[in-house]
Amino acid sequence: MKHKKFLIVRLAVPVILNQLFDYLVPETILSAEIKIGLRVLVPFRQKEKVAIIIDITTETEIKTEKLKAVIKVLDKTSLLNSKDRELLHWLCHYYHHPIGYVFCNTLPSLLKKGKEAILKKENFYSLTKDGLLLDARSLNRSPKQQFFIKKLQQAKVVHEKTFKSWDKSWRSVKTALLKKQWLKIEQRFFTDFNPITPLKELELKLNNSQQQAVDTLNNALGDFNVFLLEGVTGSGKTEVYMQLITKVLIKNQQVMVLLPEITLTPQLASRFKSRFSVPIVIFHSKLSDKQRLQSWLAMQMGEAYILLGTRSALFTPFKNMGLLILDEEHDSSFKQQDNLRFSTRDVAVMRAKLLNIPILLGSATPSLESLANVEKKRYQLLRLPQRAGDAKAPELIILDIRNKRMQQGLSTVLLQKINQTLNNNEQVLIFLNRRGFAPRLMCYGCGWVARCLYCEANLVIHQQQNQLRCHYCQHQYLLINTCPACQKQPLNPLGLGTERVEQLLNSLYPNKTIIRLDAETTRIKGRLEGYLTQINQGDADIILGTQMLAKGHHFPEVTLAVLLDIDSGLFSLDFRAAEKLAQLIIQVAGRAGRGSKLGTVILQTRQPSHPLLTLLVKQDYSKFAKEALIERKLALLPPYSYQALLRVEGDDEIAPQNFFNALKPLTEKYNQGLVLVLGAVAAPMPKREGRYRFQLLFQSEKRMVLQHFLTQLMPDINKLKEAIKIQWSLDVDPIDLY
DNA sequence: AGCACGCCGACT
DNA sequence: GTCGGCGTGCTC
Repeated sequence: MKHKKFLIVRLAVPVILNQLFDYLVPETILSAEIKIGLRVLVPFRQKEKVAIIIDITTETEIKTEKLKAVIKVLDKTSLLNSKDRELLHWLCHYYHHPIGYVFCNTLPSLLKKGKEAILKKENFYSLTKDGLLLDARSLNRSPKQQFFIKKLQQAKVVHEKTFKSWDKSWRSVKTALLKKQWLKIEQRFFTDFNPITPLKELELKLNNSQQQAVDTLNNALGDFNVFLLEGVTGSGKTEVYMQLITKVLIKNQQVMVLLPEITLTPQLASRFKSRFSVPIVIFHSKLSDKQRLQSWLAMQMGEAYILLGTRSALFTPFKNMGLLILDEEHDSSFKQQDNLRFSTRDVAVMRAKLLNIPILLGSATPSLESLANVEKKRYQLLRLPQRAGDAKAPELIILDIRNKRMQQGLSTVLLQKINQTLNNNEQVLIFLNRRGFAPRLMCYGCGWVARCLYCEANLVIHQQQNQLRCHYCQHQYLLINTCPACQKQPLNPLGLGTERVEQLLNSLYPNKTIIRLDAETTRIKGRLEGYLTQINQGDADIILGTQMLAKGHHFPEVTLAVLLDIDSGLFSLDFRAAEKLAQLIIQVAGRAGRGSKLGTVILQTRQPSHPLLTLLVKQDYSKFAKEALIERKLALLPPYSYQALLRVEGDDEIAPQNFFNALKPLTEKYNQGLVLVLGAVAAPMPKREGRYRFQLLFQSEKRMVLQHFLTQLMPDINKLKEAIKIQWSLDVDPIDLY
């Protein structure tokens, strides 16, 4: 008796279960319509879900009566090629994240919801009168299309009149021709297609080290290799990137460029657009769903050649990627801190490895992880030691403020220095990594401190809004003036925030233009860009702000940069605090004196002889990094050991405790003594948004040992009944323990 | 994770 | 007799 074999697809379904689900392919769907990497619509429980075909088979371990049938196939061609899928499989294993979540949640949201994957090429190209393809949104023609149009004109295949009537889109070029004619033309011209130069502007002359970097990478194209480009601020990293991109474009391959911050994309995009004649797309989380889908498809279909994006762009499929560039590789924004907690840098390196292409990591202050990889000869170091042009390196000065007269956190000596700079009509930059007016509100009478009701945190005073705010749960409270505990005393703001410093500066320099850049002043879209333009036009005397000052923006007229309060960074419990502070200091210093004028950087501190500071001032970041790596090695901390952090949250303190008690025998069962288990302990912030937080740290000197341990342990965790009452998440290679 | 099933107490 | 509490277990 012959059994008819049913076609079965194994699907990644977006549910929090680390398994695939088998579905029948009904006879109404042809087997030719089924391909790995397609999206399908399936019934799941009482709902319909969009899932991705991971495997096609005729066998299943599931009882046939339990099998449900695919409702509909959503794609004609696979959205993810085998390399894309391989990367996602690796992600599931390495970060111990459910396969359905990884495959479905890395798609643009419209595709996740089942929308059709249609690239609107009209958005990218339109024909102009002179017959050249120009972009409707200032994106430009691809070399292939430019080449094709030129050939078409030269060969006079089509009548000039017909040609001029093509004024709508690239697609209209195709449709205006008969299909037969089109095929003929395609055969004639695309077989000998040789991309013309993708350059619009003449390239800058490189100095020796820049040229060496370009040459090294150019020779390495077509093979996997990780390069760490350590270039001081202003050393011309971007020019190196652009010349390399040219080399890749000439090979008719695509390039992915990743940046840590959305705000950095527009300026780089405009530089790229004036340099390259190929279509460039941007991808980040502030784009609309439609725009994101279009960028995604443009890369996937090979219609665009350069993708400029943030960490959410990392999973965009490419038709033919030739180079991956990750700028500011040390930046912590490259780490995703929720859901799938991945490191953009590490995944990008894996992607380059799978594609067998080089990856370039750039930074003025490389992470200790990357420097350790250079030490281990996994990464190749390329250095750009000189600043381009005649720019000089700024001078770092430690300003001892012990027992000094202070005015709202600014010492007299510092104010003199600011006066001097302003009198020379030069710009001053003041960095303070704390927004709001003051970080604490205290009663001097009874010692009461304003605290958040839902978090284990002090409330921050926001005077302009007449509010007290929790920076962890964003809860807002009315700013009070009498103590709720003793009712008598006036309340005192303690500590410094940008708002408070701004107030002081306004009173000291009423005739100067002071610009404050922090989350409050740049909340509205376009504000930051507006301020940056104003600053660069010289229409600002003092620039005051938080984090965002340290990240890549250029302030060429600044000659004095000040870091007001660095001491809190010197005594943190986090073993990465020193590294982060050193990077911050050098990054802020990089904002000063980028023009031809010499810059000065002042570090206010009560710890003037702290080894971190003296090392940075007397030597440089490299020397600091070398020392810091020695310390890490002695303490067996990353990058000389590998960590995974199990975070646990509950509505009370008991449920997490019960969970850890149930987990203990499991960790002991799978641990062969090679994994250090630290905790469980309360998280550094033990209560947040009304939830109690705990954590358990796993550490091993061997990555494989830790991975093996986690692979065994993870499937068992959700089987624990104690796990129901808590929420847990695993952070492999955590970068901060909060 | 959701969401249904199911086995007990409170109520029309 | 039924509405609903949430403990238990499954999702192809």
